[in-house]
Amino acid sequence: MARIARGPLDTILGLRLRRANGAVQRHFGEHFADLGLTQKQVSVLWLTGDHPGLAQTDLAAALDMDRATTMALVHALEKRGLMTRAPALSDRRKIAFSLTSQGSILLDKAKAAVDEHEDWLKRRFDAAELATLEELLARIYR
Amino acid sequence: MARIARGPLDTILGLRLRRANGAVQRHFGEHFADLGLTQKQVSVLWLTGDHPGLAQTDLAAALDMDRATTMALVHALEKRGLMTRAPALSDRRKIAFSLTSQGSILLDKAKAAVDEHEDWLKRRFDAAELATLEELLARIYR
DNA sequence: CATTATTGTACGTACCACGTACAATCTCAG
DNA sequence: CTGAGATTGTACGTGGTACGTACAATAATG
Repeated sequence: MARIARGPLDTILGLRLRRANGAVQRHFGEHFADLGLTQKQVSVLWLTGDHPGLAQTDLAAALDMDRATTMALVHALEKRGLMTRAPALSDRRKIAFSLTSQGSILLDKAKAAVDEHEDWLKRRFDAAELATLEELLARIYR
Repeated sequence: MARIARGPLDTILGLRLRRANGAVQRHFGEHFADLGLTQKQVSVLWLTGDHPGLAQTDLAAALDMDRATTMALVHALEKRGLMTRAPALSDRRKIAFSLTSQGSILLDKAKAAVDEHEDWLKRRFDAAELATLEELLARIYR
């Protein structure tokens, strides 16, 4: 197979970002295959564990997602018995999410796996580089 | 709506990467809506323009994609009359891709739009920061 | 009290990424 | 030079993510 130079494409920052993200996603997927969780699903479980009673809109805002996308995630997790929904007392339009005990247990395992995954990712950088990278990335989405 | 703290989630580098990538993707999508091209489609057209005659495997390797994913992209572009395929002379298993004239014209427009998009992205950084960010990102996917 | 905004629901669309199985072709060891 | 294994392209399928739109129930506001 001929080796193709990417050439000018390598100067495209958006593409670098995409490739870096893709590599991390792939590793995450392999690492979490046994838990059966994706990055987004872990994020949802994590936030719900930290803030029991939150609603669709809270999740969507915290994770920069569409409301429809958010609900697709929540529904899948609910179907697996990891999350439950109950009418919110304060506002009868809202539905409060929380974890089931099964969801809490899985989240704990997931957090441990996230630590390993993050170690794999972060071992490329020293402390100063890591702080720099985090700050530069934050400028993009904030 | 209650404002939910992301808390420990903000220390997850993978999530920052994902959010940054998401923000860039969203801007790209809006910016390219009139051309009807996605980031990946532009990448494929660009590489094909630079290396006429390349094959499925070349594209997949250069863009870190699965062969099946690559072909889905190529087929869609072929159906729109932007790319053509012809049997390769050197290896009769291979199929050589190239751009149609219509594809070349669209690619030129896309390159101009990419420049604008990249300006939007890069104006967050000075030259030194940009070089740093590019280098740090490259460590992840290389 | 009437209008407007918010929240959740229920559809649909599109893109991307990967897996598997298969046939044609090439390569290389023997 | 022949047969085994590797490579290439094809044709399916699955799942996750992301967004749009239209609608009903409820809350907030004038």
